[in-house]
Amino acid sequence: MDVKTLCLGALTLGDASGYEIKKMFEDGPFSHFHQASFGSIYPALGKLGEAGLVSMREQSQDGRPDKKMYSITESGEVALRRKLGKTPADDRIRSEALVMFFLAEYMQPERLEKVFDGYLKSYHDKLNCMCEPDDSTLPPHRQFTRGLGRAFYQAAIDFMEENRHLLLGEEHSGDAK
Amino acid sequence: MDVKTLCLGALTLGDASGYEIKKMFEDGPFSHFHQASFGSIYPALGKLGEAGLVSMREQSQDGRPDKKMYSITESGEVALRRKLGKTPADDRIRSEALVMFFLAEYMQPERLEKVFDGYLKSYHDKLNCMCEPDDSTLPPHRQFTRGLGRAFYQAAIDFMEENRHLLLGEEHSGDAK
DNA sequence: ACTGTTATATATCGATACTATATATATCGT
DNA sequence: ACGATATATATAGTATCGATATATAACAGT
Repeated sequence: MDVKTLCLGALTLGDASGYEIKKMFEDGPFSHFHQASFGSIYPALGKLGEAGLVSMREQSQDGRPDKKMYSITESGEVALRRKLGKTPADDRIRSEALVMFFLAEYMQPERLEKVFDGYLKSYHDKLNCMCEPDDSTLPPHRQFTRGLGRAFYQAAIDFMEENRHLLLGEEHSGDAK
Repeated sequence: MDVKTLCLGALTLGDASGYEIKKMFEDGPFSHFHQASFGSIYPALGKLGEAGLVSMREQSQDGRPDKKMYSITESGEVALRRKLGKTPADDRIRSEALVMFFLAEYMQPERLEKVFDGYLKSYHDKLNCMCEPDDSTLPPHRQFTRGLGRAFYQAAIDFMEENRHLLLGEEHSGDAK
């Protein structure tokens, strides 16, 4: 799924600037299942504009650079629907931490423990920012994607907390310290 | 983590050709937490050879093209240890299917159901190929990474099976058919 | 026996995406 | 006052991938 399609998808949530679209992928609703960078978002918005799939208006700001607000057009929505009609590619997970755990025998034990604790904390943080706010007012399909994300993070956290001894050895377990 | 480091990591499991390294990322031990393509593996092996981090010997085959077998060198192992000493980047998950679920209102219901069923099946398949063979003979850190992968897939499968109505509506639930 | 598909091998090019950098001003923490 | 971060835009250089190319074996279907 290319970045132009992702931008169209992001704009279905409401008008946004390039910077705001980036935030949707970094910390917002898309952050748990896709990414996009400034290096691809700005060029994509330019091409979408040329193709008439988005429209743009500039908004001046006091003491700050002007903001370019983009909106999806009707032909943009048609193009999005067409893309969503295709078969999705397989999921891709890239986890440097898991590569490190897999190659743990090539790491210093203290270093491995630091990486493990940081990774566990980052998963707690991700879970925490998905547990609020309350999502009972969300449409069902949004509850679905959010719930699936939580299930992922919770399962990983539970497994890591219960099995840290497999990676770090017995003396690092739980509250033996 | 760049592809050269991934190739060094792959070669710690034993000598391999470019094609075999690709298979490790496609169907093998790394497939659940990282990817690499021919387009990056072959150039990476070339550069690793130039830098003395791997060595290579050609193996002729009957009726098939020659095979280039690569081995990690001592300086390759040193370089790998150094890379593993750095802080890993955050995990990146790219899931076109989840983007589609999130944007479900822009999809035809029949199409959404097909995507959902295909995605669920692909997760069952991934889980199945992680449940065999028995891993009790694996070193603990390998049991850890495999177990974490299983926990991920199992949690996703359970959530999807229990909550398909949120995405597809009541009439599509379980065995109401 | 023949044909199409898949597997086993190598490799590279063009397209896409990302990181780093650039510019500009506000806000925040020390 | 100063450094870090946030809010904004944008692009060049770099990395990665998908498509393509070449070659032969093995397999499945007819």
